[in-house]
Amino acid sequence: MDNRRVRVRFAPSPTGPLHIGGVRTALYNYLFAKQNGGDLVFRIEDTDSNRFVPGAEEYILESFRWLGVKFDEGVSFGGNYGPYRQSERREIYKKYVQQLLDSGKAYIAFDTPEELEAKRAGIENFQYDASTRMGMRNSLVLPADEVKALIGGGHQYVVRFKVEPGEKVLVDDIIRGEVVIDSSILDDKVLYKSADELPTYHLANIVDDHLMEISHVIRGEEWLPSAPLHVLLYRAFGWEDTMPRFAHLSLLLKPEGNGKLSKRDGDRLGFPVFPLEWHDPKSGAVSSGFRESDYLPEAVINFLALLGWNPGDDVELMSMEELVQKFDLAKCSKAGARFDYKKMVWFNHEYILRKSDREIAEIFMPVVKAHGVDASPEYLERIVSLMKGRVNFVHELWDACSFYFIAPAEYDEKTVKKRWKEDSAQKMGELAELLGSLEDFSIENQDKAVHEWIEAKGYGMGEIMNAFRLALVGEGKGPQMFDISGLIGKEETLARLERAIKVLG
RNA sequence: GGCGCUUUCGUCUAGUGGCUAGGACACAUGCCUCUCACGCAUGGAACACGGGUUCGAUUCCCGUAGGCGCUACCA
Repeated sequence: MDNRRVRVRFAPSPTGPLHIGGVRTALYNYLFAKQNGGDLVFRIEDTDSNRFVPGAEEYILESFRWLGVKFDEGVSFGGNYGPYRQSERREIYKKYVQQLLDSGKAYIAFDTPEELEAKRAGIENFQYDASTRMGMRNSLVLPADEVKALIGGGHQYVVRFKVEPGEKVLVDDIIRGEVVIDSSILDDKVLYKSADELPTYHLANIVDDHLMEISHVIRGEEWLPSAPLHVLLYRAFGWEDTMPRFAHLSLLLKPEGNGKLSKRDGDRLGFPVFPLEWHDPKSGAVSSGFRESDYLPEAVINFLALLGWNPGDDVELMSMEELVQKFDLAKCSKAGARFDYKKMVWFNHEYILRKSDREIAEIFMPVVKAHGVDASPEYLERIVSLMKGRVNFVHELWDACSFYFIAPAEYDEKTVKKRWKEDSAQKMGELAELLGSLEDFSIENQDKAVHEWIEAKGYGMGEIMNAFRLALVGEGKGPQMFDISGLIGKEETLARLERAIKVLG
């Protein structure tokens, strides 16, 4: 059974935007599938008609397209195990529920939600299980003809799983080892709901994973408590020998304080928790996304991969291909990981560095255009090569280098005080004259000419360059001076010098 | 409350029955330098606590405490 093809699935509920924890779960599934030459299935678990949110499914798909996580089959991808949307599999579930009913592994219960609520309110720690089921209204206590009559009369009912107490259930988890729990603490879970005539997660999940020949279930830790129930279900169906292997991933926690990562943390601390921007169709509220916040997908993937997993060496920057090669479920950490968004920013910086100037220039171009500047791709590329190492996000490039496009409208007061001396105007006048006389305005030639001039005159390197910088940039920042003057050109350089002399005197 | 999972620098983590407990982010300092960054170098910083087992435990076992999760006709 261990020789069968690796098939894993990512199966979200279309209840809203995809949480970043879900993205990581999908990523781990993807890495595992690719490493083993297997398949990644995209299944939609829409068995809760109340929580269905239009647009969520498309959003999830678009998120993975952006991130580069590719599915092999499933909703919108096709495949031989469909349909892949659970709401389209009603008939299949009905059949299997009946099978459980027929074999006595499940039973019909007529207790209404109100009755159950009253029980829970009245009895401390009430649980629908072996100790209480005989006192409830179900097919185990009611005579067969009465059950038939109730159903015939249109009474609503659910199907519950009959958990036999006193049994040690073993869950063999790749990450956590063997987890043993006593079936006595499990309740008779509802497998089939009356409200929308759909199965619950537990039933649909087991039936689908079996029918879709899923070999490994890699999912969040929140499912660990119900894993024993799932094992029991596989057993009840007689599918235990092809039961998937489980791996329960630790959760993503708040960067500070207690609890798991939520949208509020992102809002408060200033980082997104969703891959793409999300517009809630009901409230109209907008949640920010990594894509719109200018994160590079490679950086998000790399960062996420390392949150809760580590290859065991000191290498941190890895491409998707390298991740596929190195990934190891057994090396996933058991404890929850705080979402260290500052490190994610660092990853983004590293990926900006690693991308070619051209790629970054292409991303930067729309930002430049938005500022009303028309620059050639070549010009942008040269600026990017000079400036990209200084920023964490591409959009920050504008603030860092707007002087390449626009002459300073004003001069930073503090810098003026520090760098513009009594004789600066006179010296800048001399510099302008010198630069104006140059036929060859190349960076190298400017450098040579100006250095010779400074030396001949006995001027200080700092006083000249800093005043020059103030004139061209408007403040005390930026790359080497001739990397600025050389790029903006002779005419613009002279004009800016002239204006500084006039304004600053 | 019950049940389960979990615990190494502030954070993500590596690691071992005997090590100066390693790396990265963040932070600090220094170097570089025409400025600001980048970069480079250096530094501070951790085995939750209490019992065992052992010649020796951060490592193995048992407790305690903290953290997280589940406890729906939600997934």
